[in-house]
Amino acid sequence: MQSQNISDIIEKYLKSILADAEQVEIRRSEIADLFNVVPSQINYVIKTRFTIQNGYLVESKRGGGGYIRIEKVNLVDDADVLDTLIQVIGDSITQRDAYAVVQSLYEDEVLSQREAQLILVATDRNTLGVDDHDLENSLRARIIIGILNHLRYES
Amino acid sequence: MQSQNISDIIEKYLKSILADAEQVEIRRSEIADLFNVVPSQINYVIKTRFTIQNGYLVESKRGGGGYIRIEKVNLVDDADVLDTLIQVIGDSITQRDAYAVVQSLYEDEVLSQREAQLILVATDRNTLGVDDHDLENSLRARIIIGILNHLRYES
DNA sequence: TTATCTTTGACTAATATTGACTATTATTAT
DNA sequence: ATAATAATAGTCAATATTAGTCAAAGATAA
Repeated sequence: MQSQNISDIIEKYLKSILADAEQVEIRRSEIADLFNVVPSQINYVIKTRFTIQNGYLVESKRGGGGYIRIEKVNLVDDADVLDTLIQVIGDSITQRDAYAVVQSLYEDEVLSQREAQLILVATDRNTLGVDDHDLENSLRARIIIGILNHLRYES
Repeated sequence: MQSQNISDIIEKYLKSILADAEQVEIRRSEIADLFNVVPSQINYVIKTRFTIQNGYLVESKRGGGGYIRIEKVNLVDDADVLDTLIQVIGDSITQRDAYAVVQSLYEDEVLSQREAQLILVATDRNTLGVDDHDLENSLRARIIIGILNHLRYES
């Protein structure tokens, strides 16, 4: 019922490969051809759906034999990744990125589904209800980081 | 014969779909065209007739392939208790009172200990980190009410 | 009459798609 | 070795495609 846009479809395609493999390595133009889009759309998909907030690391190389490699990482196992995440969030995070972070924590079984939902509600734009977007994003960052630090102590 | 304004008709149309399906996903402009109204009237119908109080959840996405999804949810048994709490909290609550509310929900087994902790972290003065106490208290109220509203139904 | 509900549309916001231009790396020719 | 060329990927801004907000105007009910 969902996934009407091509970016979502490409996202699903890549994630279906990652469901069975540690990482996926693509040639940008091949995927672009496969889905009949311009090559830069692959960058768009990666930039919006395979960020560190989503729990993915991306490496690439240009030139002959170039590639884009996407790797799924675990946020909890790797303390460095958690630190990186907190650093990336900094003092501001959008609702979209927050969703990605919470989703990742759920996938890594750090949070139950109910806990994840509660955090998303707590950081939802409409819940916070502030006009100023900068304030909204900074509040969201504080809440998410507060919770991440709490989770760290807990374990 | 009841008044059959176009908003009522659109409402019935959507609810007739929801009678057979868990959720309905629409393209705003399509429904608007179907009933010959401006697109924003769909927002009006949703805002007035598909609220969480009535047991509906609404999600949407803009841009290419955008949609509005309406889902019917089951209200939990103690929804009325939560409603009362929501009334009492109003638009402002101190950290101390929030603690009491969360504590009592934990004692009533509405929340697990871990969930309770997460909520307290999210609404902690230091987490929110705003100077203005009125703003702090109103943010805390919004967060807790958002969560209480979420707890009113099962997902 | 007056208060509330409905309808409308101009303006805003979010997300997706595209393509021109740039940057990097590998390969080939000199 | 070095320079030229080919083969990649990256960036960014313009445009397209959705949905959201808000307030004014109109309709209806109390």
